[in-house]
Amino acid sequence: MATTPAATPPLLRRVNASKLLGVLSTAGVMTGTGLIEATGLTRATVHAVCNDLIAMGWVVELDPGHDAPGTPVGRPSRRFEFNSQAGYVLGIDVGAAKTTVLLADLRGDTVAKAGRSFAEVRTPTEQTEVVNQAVLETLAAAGVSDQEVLAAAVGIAAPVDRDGNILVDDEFWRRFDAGLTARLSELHGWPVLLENDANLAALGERWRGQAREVDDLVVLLAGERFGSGLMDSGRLLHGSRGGAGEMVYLKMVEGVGDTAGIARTARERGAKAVADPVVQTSLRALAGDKPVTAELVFAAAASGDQVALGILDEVTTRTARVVATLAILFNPELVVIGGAVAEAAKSLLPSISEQLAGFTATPPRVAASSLGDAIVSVGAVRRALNYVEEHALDLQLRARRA
Amino acid sequence: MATTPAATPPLLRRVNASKLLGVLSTAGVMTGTGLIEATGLTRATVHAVCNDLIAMGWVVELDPGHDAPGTPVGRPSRRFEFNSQAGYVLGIDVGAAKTTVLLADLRGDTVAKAGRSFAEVRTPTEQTEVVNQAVLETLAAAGVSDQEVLAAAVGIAAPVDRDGNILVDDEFWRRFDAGLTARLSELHGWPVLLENDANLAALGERWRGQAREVDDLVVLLAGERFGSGLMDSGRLLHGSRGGAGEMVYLKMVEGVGDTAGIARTARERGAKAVADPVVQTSLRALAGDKPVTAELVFAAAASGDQVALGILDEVTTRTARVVATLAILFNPELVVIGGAVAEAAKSLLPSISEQLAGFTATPPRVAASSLGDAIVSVGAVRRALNYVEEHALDLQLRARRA
DNA sequence: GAATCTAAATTTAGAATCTATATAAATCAA
DNA sequence: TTGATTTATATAGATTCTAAATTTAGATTC
Repeated sequence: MATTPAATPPLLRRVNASKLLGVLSTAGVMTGTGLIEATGLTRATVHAVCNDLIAMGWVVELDPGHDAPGTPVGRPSRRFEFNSQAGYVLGIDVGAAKTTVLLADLRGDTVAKAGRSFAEVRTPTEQTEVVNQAVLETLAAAGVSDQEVLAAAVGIAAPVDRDGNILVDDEFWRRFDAGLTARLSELHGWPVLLENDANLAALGERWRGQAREVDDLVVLLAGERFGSGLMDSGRLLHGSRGGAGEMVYLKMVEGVGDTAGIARTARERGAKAVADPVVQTSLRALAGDKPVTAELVFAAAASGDQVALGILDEVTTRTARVVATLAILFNPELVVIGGAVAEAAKSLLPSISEQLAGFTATPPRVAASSLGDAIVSVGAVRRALNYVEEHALDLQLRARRA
Repeated sequence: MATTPAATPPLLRRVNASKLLGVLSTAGVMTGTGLIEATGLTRATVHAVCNDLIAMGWVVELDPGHDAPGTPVGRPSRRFEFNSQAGYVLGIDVGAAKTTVLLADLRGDTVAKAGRSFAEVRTPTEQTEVVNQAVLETLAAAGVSDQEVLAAAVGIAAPVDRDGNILVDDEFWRRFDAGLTARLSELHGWPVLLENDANLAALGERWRGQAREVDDLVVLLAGERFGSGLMDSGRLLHGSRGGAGEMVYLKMVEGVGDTAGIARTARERGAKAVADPVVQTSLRALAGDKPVTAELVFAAAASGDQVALGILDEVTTRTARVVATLAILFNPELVVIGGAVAEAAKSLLPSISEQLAGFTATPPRVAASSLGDAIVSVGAVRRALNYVEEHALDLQLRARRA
């Protein structure tokens, strides 16, 4: 009947241990005195908690020594360090055309990376197999066993609710294998979390991107697809069925913004240019036999092609309108634009910012992502680390450094 | 240095007392055994906590008796009840044209109500004075003293951030007195919380309106103004400067949706109708000397006036578009339409719902508010009660029933 | 009316945890 | 070697919980 268990004395230890571990996981080597200051606990408690954490494998004790660089007086301190090799996490980006897998230690530092194209993939089962190959590659490269992996997070281009379920069954989201997470978990034994790719992008940007210290954030993912991750007060928004931030149905972004849309527009304009020999464009040639990709359009624009430039101008104008709408409705402090289109949009950020000022009373800052291709997989690593931090004191470690 | 204080044994009592009080505040009379089941605590702890809460004034003990209606066997139970008269809260709606004040007990039941028009108000100071008159009226009517008031919440039609500050300084939001909360607090001694009116409407709908049990919610306030309150996973969104859900700058709602916009449109159409005697409309007469209000348009539409009906049709079409945009971006389970326009829109809900289905994969339910005029003030009461619940164990009560 | 039954209340003992204080340890400097 | 200094550890006391034993208050039975 009771929703949460009763608060008993061991809860105190849990709370204090969790807090101390949180401090250690972001700081470097710390002494007992340093932990007293950082946590507000007394010396006796700090040492008791540290002893517990060392026994569990979360913390390693270094040789005693002095902390301050000044005159070393008094008994040397015990020195504690978060054991970043106590386990590993996987961040997996399952995109439309390819997958990216990051294996990271508990500090979040990448220890191995792998990617695979989905070009040969025909069925969902094959897709899962390809993802698994990339996973195995990272584990082998770093010499990490399944027992050492504490969690994995997978990002997909579909709405995912708070419980990691895909509730929307729709043609737009049919491209991936709904059994992916169950299959990976079954094969390897580690928990696999599922999350929307744009949401993970938001986590990534806030952790290691442009949005550090930012609590109210919109990340616009403009790459293979056009979507957004929304964060209010540091919390991701999901909506009732995981659809928060999705824009597939938004009229204003119809067909433009993602790379497929750009390529299609380029093919049309290229064909039109064939009929009008006055217009000089490299897209005309491309419209024939070779497939026109968004990358080719970016390249053409970079070398001054007028038609390509016109297409990108249109893309950024539409992007600006979307940013304005999101900025008005969510009032974020910052909007980060990520994905393949981000690179091209970078030079247009000032004009987007300028347009924004006219639309809202408190326009957000606008920035381009610097995480590039890894925007989703880095966020997935962060998601997996969040899970580990939440469950740290319940997890059984198989530590390397003891 | 430490952000939160260390967890010490007294924290356990706080946690358990808070949980038990939460159970009692929503349930009716409860026995010790009932509380054991509801909280998961042991009998000894339940009684210890109850004794504490009785001493503090939050709980009253009734004569012992048997709970179950069956054969009464064994020692009679002690019976506990939340002391809903332990204090009172105020919910204050400061609108553009008037203010509504609710005085409620700790269960949230209204014990007094008052309203005042701002028609005679010229300055912000005068406005505060009028609000204060309404407050005094409720206190006098219920015979409640300032000492018994534990908190008040004020709703205004402007962005308010999480700390209750108005950060946006803009012509749209200049209508009220920025010193209102400080003044009330100074006059009466109770804490005064400030919050955006649409956000309060969302709290109100979730508490006592159409959105009970709904965690992902949008409330569209279409009355004196057009704004929305957004809730994700039961939490209100604010954005970085309190602007989340504001739509003043949204092109798609420009000038229509609020009552002032409706009145203006009506005046224009009325004037046009004067020039075209073929059109039959009561608005023509109204366009002359008397001021045309939205209420008159609603009334005219109700009696079949074609021009008025045309205006309302336009309003609902635009409303539908806004609902669709919010539904796509936030993926709520439910959209509640409240405010003066809500009544008129009620009959058009089915068609709005229908349009929505074409726009989104998982369209939300759409409902009209049943809280009427009180939508914001009821939410303000809920906001104040939330504050009281959060701070219950720190507050010094001046109980009536001891 | 006394004994018995029952469920609840209360008391007691034990465990976990914290703080505060006292004691011990390790290092440098004189 | 002794003293100063800082840190680590041990001990005592307080708070709070659980679990088990005991008491209590009313209903039922003999």
